[in-house]
Amino acid sequence: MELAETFGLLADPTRLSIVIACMEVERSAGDIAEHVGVSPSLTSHHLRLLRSARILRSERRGKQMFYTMADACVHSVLNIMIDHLFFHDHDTVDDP
Amino acid sequence: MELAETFGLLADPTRLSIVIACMEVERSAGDIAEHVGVSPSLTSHHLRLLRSARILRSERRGKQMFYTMADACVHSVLNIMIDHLFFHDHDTVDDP
DNA sequence: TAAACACTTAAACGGTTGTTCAATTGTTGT
DNA sequence: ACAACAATTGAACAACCGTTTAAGTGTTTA
Repeated sequence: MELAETFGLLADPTRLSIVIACMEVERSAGDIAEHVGVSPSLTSHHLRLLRSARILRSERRGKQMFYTMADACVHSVLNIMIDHLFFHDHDTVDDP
Repeated sequence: MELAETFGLLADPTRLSIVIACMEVERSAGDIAEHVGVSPSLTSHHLRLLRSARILRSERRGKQMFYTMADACVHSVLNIMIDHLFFHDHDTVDDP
């Protein structure tokens, strides 16, 4: 199921942070690593997955590799979700 | 990160099928199990996760337990994604 | 062409997670 | 109260996945 795989790529905290970091601004791999606070190696691993799933698009410019959002659908889905977390209920309850 | 956890719950094929099965219609746990094609036990395991994340809401009626979508946000996100898969590119390519 | 920089790749480890099977709880009917 | 039905729970196991470390590309500058 392709839909589940897409959600799976957004299910990891660091990978999700990487995607969100590329939502509005174009960023180099190094910038992303620094911004998210993880090693360049780990960043690259995640970038490869996001690239081959066509969630992010890459473009080389000099020594650097720049990444942007490639999927408008994922972009709007993230906006909806982030919106929801900010403006709606901020409660923490657990059910029996 | 709460957002990643929500995506994580939608990242498993059978669990995603369960959520989609409850999108428009209210269904009993047994119905869900049959509709998705998995054991009642496995269904219940997944339902517990979806319930405690407030993605699904449960209501007992007689011996049965009925489930419905509880999160309008997830509901619309799923609609966007499913829409996207149906009407946009249906190509299968892999990058080097 | 050699050094320096930016990024990628490969292998390996540890923890998480989906699934199954068996036993248990809760509810209705006789 | 007991049997039958519906759903849940717990333990155990295999498979997957994120992370680290070290070595490897590719590109620019001296």
